[in-house]
Amino acid sequence: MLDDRKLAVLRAIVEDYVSTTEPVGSKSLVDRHNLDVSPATIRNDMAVLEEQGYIVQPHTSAGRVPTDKGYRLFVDRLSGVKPLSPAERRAIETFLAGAYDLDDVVTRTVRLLAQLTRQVAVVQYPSLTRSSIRHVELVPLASKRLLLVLITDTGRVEQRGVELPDPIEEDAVTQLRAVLNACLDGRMLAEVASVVAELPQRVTPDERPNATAVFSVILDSLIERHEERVVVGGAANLTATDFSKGLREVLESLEEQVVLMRLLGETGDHSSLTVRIGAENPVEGLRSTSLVAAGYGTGDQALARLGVLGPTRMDYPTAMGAVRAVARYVGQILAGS
Amino acid sequence: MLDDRKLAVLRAIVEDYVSTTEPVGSKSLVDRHNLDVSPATIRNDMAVLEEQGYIVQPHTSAGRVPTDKGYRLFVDRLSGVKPLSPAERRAIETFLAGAYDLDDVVTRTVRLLAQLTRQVAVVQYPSLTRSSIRHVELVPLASKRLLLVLITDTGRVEQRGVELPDPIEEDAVTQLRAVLNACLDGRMLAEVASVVAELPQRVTPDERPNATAVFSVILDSLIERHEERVVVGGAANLTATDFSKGLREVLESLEEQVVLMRLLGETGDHSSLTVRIGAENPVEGLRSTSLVAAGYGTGDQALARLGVLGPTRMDYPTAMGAVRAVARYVGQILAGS
DNA sequence: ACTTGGCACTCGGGATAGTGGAGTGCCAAG
DNA sequence: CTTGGCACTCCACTATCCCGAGTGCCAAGT
Repeated sequence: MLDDRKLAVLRAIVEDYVSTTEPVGSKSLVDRHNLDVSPATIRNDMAVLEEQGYIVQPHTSAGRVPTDKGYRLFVDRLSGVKPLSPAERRAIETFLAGAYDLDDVVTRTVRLLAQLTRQVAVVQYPSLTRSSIRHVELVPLASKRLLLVLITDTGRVEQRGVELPDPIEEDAVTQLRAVLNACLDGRMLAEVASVVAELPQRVTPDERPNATAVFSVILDSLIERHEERVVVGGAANLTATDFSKGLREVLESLEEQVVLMRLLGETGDHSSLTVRIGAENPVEGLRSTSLVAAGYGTGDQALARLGVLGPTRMDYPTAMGAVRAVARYVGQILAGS
Repeated sequence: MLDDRKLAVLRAIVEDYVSTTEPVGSKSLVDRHNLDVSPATIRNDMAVLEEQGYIVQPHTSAGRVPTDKGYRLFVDRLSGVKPLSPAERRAIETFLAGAYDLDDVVTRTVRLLAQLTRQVAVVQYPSLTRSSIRHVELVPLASKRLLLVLITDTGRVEQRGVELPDPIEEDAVTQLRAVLNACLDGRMLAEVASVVAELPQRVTPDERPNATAVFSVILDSLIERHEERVVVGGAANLTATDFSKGLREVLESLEEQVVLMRLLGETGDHSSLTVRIGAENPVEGLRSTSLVAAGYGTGDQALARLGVLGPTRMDYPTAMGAVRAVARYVGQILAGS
């Protein structure tokens, strides 16, 4: 269908367009890349590529521009992942090593990715479900209010207020805390649900209403609110691209947690690199952007995802390299702490 | 210096310019506002206003545009604070009442402000120093690592990792936790510093190195890292204004926590409304924006600040009304929880 | 001393050509 | 299948024009 040279032409078009931002013509193609054929030949190839939908020309008698389909082919078959330079690797390592906190790791990661790729970076907080509970803390705030704090082994702290049906005594709190810690300490969050279901029997009947309230909040924060936070950085990089009118749309999408979750969440399997190009995107307002994402986590289990978002005309090999490298380092950092 | 009518003219210029975004001329002024004088008279007034630096004309033979100084005068003497409509008040109330969490309060507030004013909203987390400690928790993460969690009465949870010089036993942790809670529970964060200074004497000598490490982290999170987080929302609203090239600068500034702290922090006294116009701004990249901010908190003490950021050409009365109202409601919510 | 109408002047910006050049498609020959 | 040649197509850029909104100034009116 597409002979080798046509593929090379497509690759060249993508590369040139990405670096110049201008439609690329047959003439400039032949001298920038050393294809040893004439422009006329290239034109024939381009005509075919256009017919197949890999490229288009914005106006008659202008150069060609890759379509989403073109980028897709480029990513799938024509380009690899460009490894980072040693200097960049070192920079990543030292920058991330300085973090002392889960929050800090995430914050630094997002900055790092944004700077490295000059695009928008998105980083999802490590999912709760994969980690285990290190500690449960109950703090009385008022006679009918508690603060529940869950601490996980990834260093994450989840806090929720609990409204109680009845007033609670100081030692009832202590008792409840003891029960919780006895049953939940060290448990994987995934199994917590079943454990919690049996808990009511462990407390005295008159404490049961209060205890149940606490338990349901625990379940809540693990399941219903299992939707994790996504942090965005480098939004300023959007201005370098002329989204012109779409910019507003994009910025709006980036402020919606739900949208971001959908964006990252629906990327199938973890660990490997996912590239979502233009209209392949599930989110309405981001149809003119591409996402390069990867899962990260301790060990081989992906805890969450991170990636960069940019115009469809982005430098995929470099972005993929950066995302993959950062994902690995973050995984290491998390595992080591 | 400036007669009554000249002030009226300035006010009219500001109002018209804010609503139309176009330089305003003498003719359009007289019929939009019912000044019962002729355009020529207005021109004379405008000449004076321009001479004094309150307005400028972008090009010869164009209308006038207010300068920073003009806006300043407008805010100080020519306009009040426009109260919100009852409908808006209700909306604020119900929207904020749904929050169940400090995080949630802040998140909702930022969205609320952004939507209400159609500008960028900035909300600072309630400062630690003004509140008191509700609970201190120590969780062993590894033999030489602890997680320190401070819970305040505003429901805020502050977490820090602690690296210990020596390995620590489980019961040493328990002991330390007991000491900490005994001494710190209920203390204002402001007084914690002095209390902590005396703490080392309360632990056995061989635990002292570890204890000291913990204490210094506590001090750290209260003082050195007393720089609180600022949350930004509604960045998409910036696209409505044609900052053209400055947009990048502004977006970049908004991503820098340090910058945001400086922006909000240096506004003098709390509780009252602060307006910072254009070049009055301490931050380089925000010289073309204005900030309307107010302190908020429980009772009469301001815990932190919140506000909106927009082009110098913004609707100050409305923005001030929204900021003031939101600040009050947030204060109430925090006090009630 | 201010206000007002008149008037000449300025200048930005939108509309209307004109032009050059990059790029194309096609064709006929190698 | 490749290639050079050639006519054709537009886009982007510049130049020019012109309209109108707005100004400053002046002389007359109150």
